[in-house]
Amino acid sequence: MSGYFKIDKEFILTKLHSRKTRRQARILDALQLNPAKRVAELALELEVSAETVRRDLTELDALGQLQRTYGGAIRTAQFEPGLCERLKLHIAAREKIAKRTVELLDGVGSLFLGGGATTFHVARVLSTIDRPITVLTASFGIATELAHNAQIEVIFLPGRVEHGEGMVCGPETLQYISKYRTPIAIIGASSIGRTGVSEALLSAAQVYESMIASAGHSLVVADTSKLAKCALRLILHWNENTTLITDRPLDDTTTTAIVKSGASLQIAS
Amino acid sequence: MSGYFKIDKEFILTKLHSRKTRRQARILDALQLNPAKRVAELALELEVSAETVRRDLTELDALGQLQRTYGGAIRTAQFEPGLCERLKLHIAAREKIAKRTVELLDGVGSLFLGGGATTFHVARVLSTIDRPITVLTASFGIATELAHNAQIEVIFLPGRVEHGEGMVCGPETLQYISKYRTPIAIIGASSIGRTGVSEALLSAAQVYESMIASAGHSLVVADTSKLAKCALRLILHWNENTTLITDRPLDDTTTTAIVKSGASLQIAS
DNA sequence: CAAATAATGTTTGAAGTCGGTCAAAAAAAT
DNA sequence: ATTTTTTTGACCGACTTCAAACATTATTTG
Repeated sequence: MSGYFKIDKEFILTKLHSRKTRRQARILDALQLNPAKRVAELALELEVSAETVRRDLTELDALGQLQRTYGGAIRTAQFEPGLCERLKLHIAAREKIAKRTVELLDGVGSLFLGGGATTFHVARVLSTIDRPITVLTASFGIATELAHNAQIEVIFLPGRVEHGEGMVCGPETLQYISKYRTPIAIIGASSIGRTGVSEALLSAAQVYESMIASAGHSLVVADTSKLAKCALRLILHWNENTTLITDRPLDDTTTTAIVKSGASLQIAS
Repeated sequence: MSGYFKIDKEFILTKLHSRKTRRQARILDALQLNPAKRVAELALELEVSAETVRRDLTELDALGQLQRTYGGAIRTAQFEPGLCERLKLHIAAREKIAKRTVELLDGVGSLFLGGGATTFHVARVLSTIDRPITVLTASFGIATELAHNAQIEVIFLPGRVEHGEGMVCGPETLQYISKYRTPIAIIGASSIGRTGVSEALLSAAQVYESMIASAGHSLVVADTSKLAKCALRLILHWNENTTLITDRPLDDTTTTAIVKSGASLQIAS
């Protein structure tokens, strides 16, 4: 009978108005304005003991709301939280692939660049290029990375922002892509197999598919951990306008299938 | 005579190939992948003493390449470096303005949101809203901030990425904006005066101007530090479809001019 | 090659942080 | 109002970081 009121009261008082919650909110606010805060500093500003601050930081760190450091805390990238973690995997392999990919861009004046961790590494290598080039992308992270280089003209695609992915997608994006033609599209994928390339996230898959359709040639970048997995949607059948750039030789069956389809294969050493 | 060679040699050897320089580059690389690194951690990875790492961090911090923390260093935001600094100014005033602005959005289902520090504060307040709303924006920072809330549909505009501003602009952006109609546009500006609102960056000015043209009513958010300055391009004459939201009463001349034009004025308390 | 200079490592004492425990205070429940 | 629970503050020992001085090694210059 009083269940309703009990829950309500508990929720309102405990979760929204308690000193602790408000203080933790203030800590997060402070971290929005400063990239890093020290425990002592926060204790002074919030007028609580250092121990309390430390406890708050431990909790907020566990919730992923900030990242604890020795002596304080830093804000976690509010930007594509998932990508940050994925970027730490297979670094060596992906950097090799990225370098090889950029080497293949000799003479290319414009290209589509898809999303994902491997293409982000490509963007990082590409951002060191020393000639003018135009890049079309749907990813915030990639656009930001490339914008550091004044020689690169970055065209950002319109669309609905995909929550948590840091990219745009949807019908506007697809329609906009179809208006452009570039010699090259660089695409990363969730999985590669004998048939082609597939992607786990449907909305992203549609974007990549459109990019491939609007480009003369597709460079698929994928480390060998992507092999033999199977993702939701097939976005590309191997064909003569495709090049797969990977870090290690594939198994014979897959290699044969790819070569027979007319696609080319590059192993980044 | 040997001047050329001396400089060249010095540059090549000292600046590019010296142990120190390479090590510092590795530190920055490590910081690209981890938001924070500890001194001890780096010393281990780089196989040098903690003191050397500390000296490197001090130098790189002085160069603004990273930010030193107690026990280590964090990477500086590669994202809109200018905005990060501007966000620290006039915080209290801007937050008041932002809260008042969001209060005015009762019943509004969609809106344009411009760029700049004050509108970024509006985005932060708006991201706590508890009902569905559609926001169209050209700013990476604002899109990212709003994307945290699953109830907000964020539509990102296409365009050329403006280097260093974290936003898109250019003809594609303008054309795209003209295709939409929203009841409200929220705009921040470089300066406000008796005639209207002006903006210092031409490419941004054009975007804001288009947003205003596509919206039924414009909310101009600006703290009083923006008063009496004069910026490059006038983007809005005061009229009956405009509301200025600021933090303190303006001088009589300006107030009279604004009220006489039919625009309304809100002072956030 | 030798001297000069710059970079790096080591040591040491002072200061800061951490985590645990326990007591006090505040808030919630009965 | 009283008990129970949660939150907060204070203290302490162990550990870490820091900065400065000095020794050592690497690099550059003459």
